[in-house]
Amino acid sequence: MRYSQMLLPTTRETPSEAEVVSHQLLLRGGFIRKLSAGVYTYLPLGLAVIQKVAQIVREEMNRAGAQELLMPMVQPADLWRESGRWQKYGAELLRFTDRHDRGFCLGPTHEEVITDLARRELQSYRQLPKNLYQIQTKFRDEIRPRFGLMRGREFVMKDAYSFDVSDEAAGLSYQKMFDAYHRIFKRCGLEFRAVEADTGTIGGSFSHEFMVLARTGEDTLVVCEQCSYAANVEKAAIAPPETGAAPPASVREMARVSTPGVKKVEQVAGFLGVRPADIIKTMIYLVDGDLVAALVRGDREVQAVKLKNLLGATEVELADDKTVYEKTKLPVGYLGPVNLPLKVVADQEVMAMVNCVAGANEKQYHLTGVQPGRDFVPFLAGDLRQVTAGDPCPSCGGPVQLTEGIEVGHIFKLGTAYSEAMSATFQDSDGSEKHFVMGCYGIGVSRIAAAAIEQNHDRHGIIFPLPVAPFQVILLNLGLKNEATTRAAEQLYHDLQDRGVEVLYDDRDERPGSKFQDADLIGIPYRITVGRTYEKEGRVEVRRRRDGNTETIEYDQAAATVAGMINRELAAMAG
RNA sequence: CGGGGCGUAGCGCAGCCUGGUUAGCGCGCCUGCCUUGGGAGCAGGAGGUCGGAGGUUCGAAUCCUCUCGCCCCGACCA
Repeated sequence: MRYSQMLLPTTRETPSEAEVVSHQLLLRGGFIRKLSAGVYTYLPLGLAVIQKVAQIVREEMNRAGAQELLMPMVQPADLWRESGRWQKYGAELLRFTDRHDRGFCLGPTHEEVITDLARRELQSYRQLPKNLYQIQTKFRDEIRPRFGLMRGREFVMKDAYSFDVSDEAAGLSYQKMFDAYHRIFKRCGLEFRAVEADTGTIGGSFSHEFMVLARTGEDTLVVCEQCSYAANVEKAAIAPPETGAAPPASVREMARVSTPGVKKVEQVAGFLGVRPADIIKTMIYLVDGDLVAALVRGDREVQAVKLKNLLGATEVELADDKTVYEKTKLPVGYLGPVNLPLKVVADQEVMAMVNCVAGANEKQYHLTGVQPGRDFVPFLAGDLRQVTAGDPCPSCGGPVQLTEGIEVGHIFKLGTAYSEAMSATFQDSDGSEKHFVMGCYGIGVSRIAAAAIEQNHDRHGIIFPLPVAPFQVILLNLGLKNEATTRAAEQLYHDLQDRGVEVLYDDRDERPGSKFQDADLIGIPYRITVGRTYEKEGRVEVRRRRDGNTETIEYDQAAATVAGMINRELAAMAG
């Protein structure tokens, strides 16, 4: 491609709307332009990156035995009513009606459509297993789109769905995807971890997220320092505390103490001369419309997703003080589990506490000597709190670390949730009718582009991993006015293309400085310069974007040498 | 949806508080000269319903009301 003919609008200044580096560089480098909040046009260079990622995904999915198809973006409401998600999915599902007043939605995911297809086309166990995937634009009416391609409302996603005869067979399909995902992200040049994850609204029993490690990540991961355990904090389990440690003699009676104006855990601890760990923190959540009290130790935090899962709820959010007061007339700030007229759920750790301090449900008063089990009995006790750095790993007991990640892939074991809801069955070898055992597997293709940049950039711009770079080589002609130099550059441009190298030929009438800056900004892995060195010595310069290493090469050798470097590097990354 | 902020030329911003010429500046863009190894220089030029609507006023980018859009912080997710 000739740069002079390409729509590649780079800018020197960073648009004020961009906060994170990937967003800034994608805008500055002329990869994307915003049309509306969370909705972007992919300019030629941006599209090239998307297509590179998509092709890697496609190759590895095919290698794993999956087949590509393409489903409609517009989906009938009836299908979603069948699965029950028309109600469940919420405002993120963009709904609309056609001229006949029939309900439709823009597909945020395709379990319904694929399950409908499967029940029509798959009748026999002989047709299984099947794994079907597509690479398509999805739409989710995100509450808050942000960070450019990291969280758009419209985005390119690969979604795959597997159908199996049994749970065991589905496990195999899952494992195949697990392995394929490792290959995909490795080939994309990403540093990532697979972590145990919450299943969210998609539902199902078991799932892994694939996380690109980056400071700007929106998810927090728990990673063990000693073993391979890794999980999303939303999910990361905490081993139950050892019980029976408290000697009975030390158990005191409950007492009411005046604590005027003292509300926060820190204040209470200071005022009463106890540790935060001796206090029971009572947090009020709105769980599917009802108020629920969640108890954790004073020095811990409630993990809302864990609470949600423990209660089997669909929606959980922290209730604000106003709501709590209006609904219960209880004194916010002085709440405690003793005689609390709300459903109480306790973290397992709370049940092991002795002689605790808790709110008295009375303004300006707390209780001391509170004994869980004696003075109150929770509706449920379980793992509720968020893991903190240094907590013991649930797998090996070693200390865990917290780190940030960008979710680029998510695989789920769905079981028969959808096939049952939508009556999708096949006939098994013994003649019996069975529901498909399903799995679903997503990859955020456009998000990978953003994640790759978050992980690979410097102050000059992007440093694309070779396999996802929009071009492999940028060829700079710095001697446009010199006929011989230009002839040589043009010839090299063709020679590289003949060898299958993807090359952007900068033939613009620009000063060298601008060309260097643009080349760095858009992150092409290899840069070849034809200019002064060619005129003096008949040599060209080859520079690697990542480390700035530069060598000069005899002009005649240049195309072959660079093509060889690229092929070797690609082969190494493909594993 | 709750909280915070911003809409002035393609991009980055000033002007607004304290209303009053023809609304400025830098970058970019166009023309010419000059220059050519890390975003040069000189000269000339184009480009604005000041997000939109209504109001106050002799007069509104500026004050008031409404509205739309966008960004940031929380709950959702590839």
